[in-house]
Amino acid sequence: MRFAPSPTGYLHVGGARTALFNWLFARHEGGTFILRVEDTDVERNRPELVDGILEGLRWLGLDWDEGPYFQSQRMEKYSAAAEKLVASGAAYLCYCAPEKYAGGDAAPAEEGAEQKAAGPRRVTRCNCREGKTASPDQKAAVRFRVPVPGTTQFEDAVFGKREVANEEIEDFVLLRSPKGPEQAAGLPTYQLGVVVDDIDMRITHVIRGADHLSNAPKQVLLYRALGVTPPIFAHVPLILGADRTRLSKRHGATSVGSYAEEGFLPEAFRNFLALLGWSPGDDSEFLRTAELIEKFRLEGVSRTNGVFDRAKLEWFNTQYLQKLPIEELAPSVAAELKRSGLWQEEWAGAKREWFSRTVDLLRPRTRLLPDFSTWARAFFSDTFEYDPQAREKFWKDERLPVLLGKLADGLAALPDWNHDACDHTLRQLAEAEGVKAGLLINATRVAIVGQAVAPPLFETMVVLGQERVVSRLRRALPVVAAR
RNA sequence: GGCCCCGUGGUGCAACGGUUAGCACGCGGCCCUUUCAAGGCUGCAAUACGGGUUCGAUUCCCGUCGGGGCUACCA
Repeated sequence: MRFAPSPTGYLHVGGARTALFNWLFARHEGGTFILRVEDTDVERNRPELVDGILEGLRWLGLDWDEGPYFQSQRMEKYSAAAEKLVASGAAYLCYCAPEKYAGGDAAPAEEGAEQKAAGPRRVTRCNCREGKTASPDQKAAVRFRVPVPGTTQFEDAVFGKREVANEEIEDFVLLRSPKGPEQAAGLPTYQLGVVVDDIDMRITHVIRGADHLSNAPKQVLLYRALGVTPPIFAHVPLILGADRTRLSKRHGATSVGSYAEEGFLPEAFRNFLALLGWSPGDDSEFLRTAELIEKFRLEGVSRTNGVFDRAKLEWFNTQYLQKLPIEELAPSVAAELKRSGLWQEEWAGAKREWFSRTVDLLRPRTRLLPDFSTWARAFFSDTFEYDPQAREKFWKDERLPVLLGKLADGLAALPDWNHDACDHTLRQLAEAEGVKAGLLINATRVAIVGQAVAPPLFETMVVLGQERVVSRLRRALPVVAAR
């Protein structure tokens, strides 16, 4: 199996899913997963983008066994194959201007009804095919001689039996015409590049986007002309935006890098992506990577284009945030805290256990990794702000300054600092003062973590420790009184 | 325009001739409760349409409509 991106953009979710399917299939079958960069188009090629693509794959946990290979470094193979095809008569030199073949899609400029009915007929073959063009011009492209009449058939693992009349297939270009006199042979096109490389790398299964479905017959023809049995093709449906058009920039985030930055967990993203266009056949949703590998079958791949649903992705992320074994989650949280400058080395050492407990306490309420350094900042830093809405909502009662002062005193006097002791102290005070415990609980929460939304109060107190809780409570008194 | 693919709730999937059409996300309600999540229970919501074939169609065939892909010396 292989994943063969071209460095003309970032790694987008569609490409990532293609890579994932190839990877899952390779791992399931015990095959080899190869990475190949298809950079034969010097015009739009942007080499600096390769690193980003590899980074995206690594983030997703898709490790490759070979490569990355670069087509730009394998040029001799393509020209050799083209030569061989010309020699055998399977391909020929074409001197025509590219525009002659293009223009099939040139919409009729006029609105004339007759013209519309007839439709523009595109050129699929030219006289060069017969070798009639005697122009000894150097600017010849190499075209494949599609055997006509005839029909090309192959089996797609997802779409089933495919058959296309060869008349429908144009004599496609294998080698572009040389750009200048110094260029001996032209650069290969995608069609030649993939086939030559897939043969050379002994690819047995080609899993790629359904936008390549119509390329498959051409490639099958090429394989046969080269005397090689074609691989098994498996075209996977496309990923669409909410408006059911192909996912693109205007749909918002489409690069996997942007999801990494937002703070999604790679395994959650992977689980989500795997279930977009593929189903294990049952109702299971939450599938760890090992299960994905175990259950992945080409038969489960859908034929219907699917919509990328961010809400469901977020659901997966919250699920993983909650269910991942703490030792698997902790490193991601640590990375987030380092990123935001809150990290302290002792949390990986002496206070390792405290860190785990705190993350564990926080995680049911987080949606994205950055929540740990923003919303939960007070758990990792003494400098934090009081959320305005929280103050507004829970610091209304004018008895609060006095009550919280007493609470601070009571907590400070506690010989043992634990959940029940804190609980008891607070409730006893509430009763003695004739107020509801909830009043104190909510106000205290805002005072010690600055947020209205936070984990249960007494567990929070335990994790923060006596000294912090008491000092934060006292620090808040003037602010509470001020409102 | 031509060639091709697809069509189950708003979204992702299941049911591959016989189910009260199932699950998940989302949305609403209830429970839990110290805030907010999570969790539990529950409700809303679909076989695009029209013809066939069949005792019986979500499922098979045809047409219509809708969406998508390709139509480059891009990949």
